[in-house]
Amino acid sequence: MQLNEDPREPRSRYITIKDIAASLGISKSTVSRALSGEAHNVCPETRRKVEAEAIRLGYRRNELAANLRSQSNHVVGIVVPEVLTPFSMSFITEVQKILLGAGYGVTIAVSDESPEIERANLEMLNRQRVDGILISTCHTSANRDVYENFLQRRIPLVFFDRTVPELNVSCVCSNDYLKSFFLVEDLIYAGCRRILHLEGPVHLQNSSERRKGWREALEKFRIDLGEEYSIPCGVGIDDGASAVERVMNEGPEFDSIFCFTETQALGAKRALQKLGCRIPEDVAICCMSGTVLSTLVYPQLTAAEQPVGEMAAIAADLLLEKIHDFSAPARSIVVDARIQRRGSTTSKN
Amino acid sequence: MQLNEDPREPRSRYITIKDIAASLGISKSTVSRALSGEAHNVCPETRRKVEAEAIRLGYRRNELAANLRSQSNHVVGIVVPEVLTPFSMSFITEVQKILLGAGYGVTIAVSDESPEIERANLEMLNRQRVDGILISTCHTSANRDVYENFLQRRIPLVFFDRTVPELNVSCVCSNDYLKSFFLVEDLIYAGCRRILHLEGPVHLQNSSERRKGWREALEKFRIDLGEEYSIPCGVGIDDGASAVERVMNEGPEFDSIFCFTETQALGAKRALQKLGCRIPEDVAICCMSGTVLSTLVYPQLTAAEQPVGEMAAIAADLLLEKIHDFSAPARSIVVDARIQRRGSTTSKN
DNA sequence: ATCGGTTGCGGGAACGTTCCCACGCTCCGG
DNA sequence: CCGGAGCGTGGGAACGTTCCCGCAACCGAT
Repeated sequence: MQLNEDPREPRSRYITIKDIAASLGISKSTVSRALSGEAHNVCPETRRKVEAEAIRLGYRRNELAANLRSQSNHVVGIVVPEVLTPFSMSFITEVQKILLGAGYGVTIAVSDESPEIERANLEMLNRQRVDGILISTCHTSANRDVYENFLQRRIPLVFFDRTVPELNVSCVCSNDYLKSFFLVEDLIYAGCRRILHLEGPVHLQNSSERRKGWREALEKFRIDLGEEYSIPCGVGIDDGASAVERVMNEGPEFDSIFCFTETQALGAKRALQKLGCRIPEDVAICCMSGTVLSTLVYPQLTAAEQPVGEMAAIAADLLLEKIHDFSAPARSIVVDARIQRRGSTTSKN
Repeated sequence: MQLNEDPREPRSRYITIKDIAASLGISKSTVSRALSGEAHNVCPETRRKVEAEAIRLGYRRNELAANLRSQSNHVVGIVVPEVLTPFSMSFITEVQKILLGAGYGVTIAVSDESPEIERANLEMLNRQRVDGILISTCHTSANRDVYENFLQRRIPLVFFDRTVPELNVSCVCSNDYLKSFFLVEDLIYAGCRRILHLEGPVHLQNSSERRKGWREALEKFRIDLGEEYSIPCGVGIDDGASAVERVMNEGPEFDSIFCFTETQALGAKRALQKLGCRIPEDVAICCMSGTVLSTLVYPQLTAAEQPVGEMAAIAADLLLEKIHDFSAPARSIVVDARIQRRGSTTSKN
C-alpha cells in the first residue's frame, strides 16, 4: 500500500513511524531506533533509508505519544507573582531560551500575589505532569503543603527571588539585607535623616530582610526613628502612591523613602510629584528590585538591580540538576544585586 | 542519558483510573464514564462511589494520555513581538485565564521583533501540535508562507494588534488611523504646528495607518510639513531617544512629537529631558499604544490606550470559535482605543 | 409471551511511541 | 565443533485514557 503525501488534502491523519515501516517493509521498532538518533543496533544503510523516507513522507514525531510513553511532558512550570515589571518577563524569557535548548517546554502561571491563585496554578501544573517548577512565591507559608506534596512525589521545586525557609529545595536569591543596608546608608551620606520605609508584605521573607537592612543602617548612624517610619504597604503601584499620600497627610515627616520594591517607588514618586514635591531636593527616593522601568521615569530611580539573566541561568541549571537526579543536594545561590545610583537620590544626574 | 530510578517507586507516583477500578472492583470503563462528567450510562450510586474513591486516592487525570487519545495537546500558542510593555503581558494573562477555563493551556513565544525568531517560534509551536495560535506579528510579509502552511493544515491563526493583510484569518485590532488623527488634531488645537512623527517599521501595517492619521490631520489644518518631519525609527526605547537626539542636532525644528508607540515616546521623553527641554512647554509629546507605563513617568504621557482586556477576550473567543469549527467565517473586530489626555500635552495637571 | 428499547456495565481496541526480549546470523576463541 | 558474544531486526507489551461494542437485565407496549 502506497501512502501518498498530498498536502492539499486536509489531512485528518499524520504520518507515523508505522507508515514509514510499512512503506519500507520493515518493522516499526527498527524505524524507531533509526530515528532515535542513537547509533545503536541499526545498520547505517537502514538508517539512511529510514531518514530519507521520513523526509519524503513529511514525518513529524508525535510528541504526545512520546510523552505518554516516557511519562513526562518535558515541560517545566514557572510561577511568578506578577508580570508588570520586566523582571518576571526577562526571567521567563531567559529561562525559556535555556530550557528549550535542553528539550523542555515552559508553562507560565501568574499568581497575581494571591496564595489561592498560586495554589490553583500549582494544581494546574500538577495535572500537566510538569517535570519541575520554578517559583517565586507570594506567601512563605500558605501553600507549604502543596510544595511538600510535590517534593514528596519527587517533582523538584526551585525558588527564585522569593524563597521559603526551612524547605529542602534549591533556590537563587539576591543579597537583600546587604543591599538594603547600603541603599539606606547612601541616603544618610546624602544628608537624609528621616527615612521612610515602605515595607513589603509580612508573609515574604524578603520583607524582613530589607526592613532589617533599613533598620540597621539607621542604627549604625545612631538615627532613632520610631516604628511609624516603617509603613505597611502592598507591592502595587497604587499601594505605593496611597501610602505616600497618607503619610503626607498624617505624618510623620520625612525627607526620603526607601521602598521594598520598584513598583511601590514608582507609585510613591507619582504621588510626590502630583503633590508638587521635588525629587530629590524635597524627598529622595530609592528602592530594591529595580529594573529598566527605573530608567524610564524622571528623575530616574536609584535602585538595587537584580542580575536577572544570571539568576535565570542559575535557576534553570538548578532545576535541570534536580530533574536529572532528584536526590542531588539542594543548593542555595545568592547573587549580587547591583546598586544603580541615579537622579532620584542625587541632584546631579 | 536516562537516569534509572528505583523500580519500586514509579508506580506510586500517580494514581490512575485503573487503581480506582481495582479498588472498587469495577471496570476502568465505568470509572472513566463516571469521571467524565457526562451523566451518561452510569448509575448515580456508582458515580458517587467512584468520585469519593478518586478523591480518597488523590487521583489526577493524566492529561498526557487523554491528549494522545484525543489527538490534541489542548494547548494554544501566543506569539508576541516584545515583553517590555505591559500590553503583551496583560494580554497574555487575560487570554490565559479565559483559555484555561476552556481547558486549554498556553505556550508563550517572544519574537523580539525578529522575523527569523518568529519563524523559529512558529516551528516550535508546530512541533508541540498546538490547537491554534494567537499572534501579533513583527512583519507583514516575511513569514507569510508559514502562516499559510498552518491554515492549510487547518490550524487556526488569530492576529491581534498587528495583523497581516489579505490573509483569510480572524483578527482583533484597534482603530489606529482614527485615533492617530485625533491625537495629532489635539496637538494642533493645543497650538502645536511643527509636529514630528516617529514612524513605526515600514513592514507593519499599523505604521502606515498611524502615519496616515498624522498626515491627514495636518492636511485638515493646512499645515504643510515636509517628509523630513516623518522620522524612520525602531520601536525600542533607545530608538526613540536616539531619533530625538539626532533631530535636535540636525533639524528640522519641532514643537511636538507624535510617536508610533509608547516605548519610542518614553525614550524620546528621556532624551528631551536630558537635553533640558521642558515637557510640554518646549515640546509636547504623545503616542499610540499607551499602557500604564505612560502614567508612571513625569509628566505622564498623553496616549491612545488599547483596551487590552477586551482585546484578549475577543481574541480568545475568535480562536476558540475557529478551533471548534475551522470553516467558520473569519471575523475582523476593531476595538476602540481610548485617548488619555495627560501632562505631556497640556500644561495643567 | 414476545419484542424493541433502554440502562448499566465490562471487555478490549486504539492513539504513536519506546523499550524489553527473543530470534537468527556471524564471528571467534577454546 | 561448540558456546558465547555481538549485531541487526521483529514482535509485542506498556504508557492511561476514551470509546465502540456487546451483554445482561429490565421495562413497557404489542
